[in-house]
Amino acid sequence: MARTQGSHSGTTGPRVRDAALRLFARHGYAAVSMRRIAQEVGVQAGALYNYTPDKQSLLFDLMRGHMEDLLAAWADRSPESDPMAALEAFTRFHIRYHSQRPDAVFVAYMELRNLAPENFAVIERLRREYEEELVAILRRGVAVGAMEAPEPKVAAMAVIGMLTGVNTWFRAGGRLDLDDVESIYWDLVRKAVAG
Amino acid sequence: MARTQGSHSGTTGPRVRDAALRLFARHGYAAVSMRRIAQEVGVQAGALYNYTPDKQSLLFDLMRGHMEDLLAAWADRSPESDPMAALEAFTRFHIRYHSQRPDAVFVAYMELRNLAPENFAVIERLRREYEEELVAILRRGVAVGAMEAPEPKVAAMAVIGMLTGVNTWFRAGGRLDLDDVESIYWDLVRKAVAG
DNA sequence: GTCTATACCGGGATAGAC
DNA sequence: GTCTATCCCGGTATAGAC
Repeated sequence: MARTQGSHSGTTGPRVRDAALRLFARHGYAAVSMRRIAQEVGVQAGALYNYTPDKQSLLFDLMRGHMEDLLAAWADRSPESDPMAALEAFTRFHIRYHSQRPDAVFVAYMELRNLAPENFAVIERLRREYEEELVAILRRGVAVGAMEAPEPKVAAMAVIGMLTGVNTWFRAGGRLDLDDVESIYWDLVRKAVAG
Repeated sequence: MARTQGSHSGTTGPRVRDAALRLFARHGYAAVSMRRIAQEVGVQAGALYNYTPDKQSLLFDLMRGHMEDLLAAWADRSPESDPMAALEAFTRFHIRYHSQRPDAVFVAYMELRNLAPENFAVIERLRREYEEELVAILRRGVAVGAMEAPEPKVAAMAVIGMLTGVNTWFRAGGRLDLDDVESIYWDLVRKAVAG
């Protein structure tokens, strides 16, 4: 039954995506060759084209998949009626979700300029959609008098920038665990938009 | 006196750096060829090697120059004795300085992974030096009871992430000018570390 | 200091056998 | 579905004339 070549149980597609994601995150899309991806997967370069029409599509599919998963994960929650509870949920969700997928996050933020224009537009729309979730929370908080943020859109960008930055320095196994980090950041966020 | 080729007043070196910076920021280091840079400058590719030993050095010199200029600009101020005044100064300085050099900032943050290891170490040290300026301010603020930040290093990373994010969305000529943005962010920072 | 020309290598992508 | 072989292009960097 042993096969030394040919299909190995139909998992090559996901393995291509995994290898591409890891290599793109580490070295950048433009610096990674199809040959290098193939080497990582253990196939010849030509075989990759059974799984993606071209290199650009490989990048785009990874980025779109990440953004759609992110939005789905956020939507898949019991919605909080209290704006302050929603803000805490968003803060902790963002830190935790992003810390669990550092490669996908990195690629999604760094490789925007390597997307073809039509692909860029799609990713941008998804990103905007996510940002608007936070803007809406802040607006509701201001409306009910629980928060003070004269410019909710600016505050949302500030908060997201702050939270996303965790991935640049946090490493598991250090003095602080993820729960600690979540709590420290929630403290900063809560106070920043306090009335 | 007209010359159609040869030296054009000794400014080719800076023009190479300017073109490289702009192109690296727009398309990424790995995606930009020496031929493309030469085209931008208006010389042949071979002529670039009168100004840089290789492409890697071109990137490294741009990044080191940016970090050194940043540190020098921050150092070149009358130091604030009051920690809260220092924090406001840092906030406004960071936003303003970075908003005036979007390309250099972008390259300095995005192309770290394309640096040779020994060059990476140099840039990382400079970046750490800058971050420590803010950490020191927060520690002093906490020490004199003007601020509350249980983890000054984490708070510093959070604040820098927040401030650096301005470059991702701010465009001059919009509803808000840079003074507005500075004030909004200063409000957020001040409250975030308030006692 | 810049040019032209080129060495040398590796890129993305495809064809056709198995 | 993967292989081998290959096409065609463009990459970095250098040599030598002017």
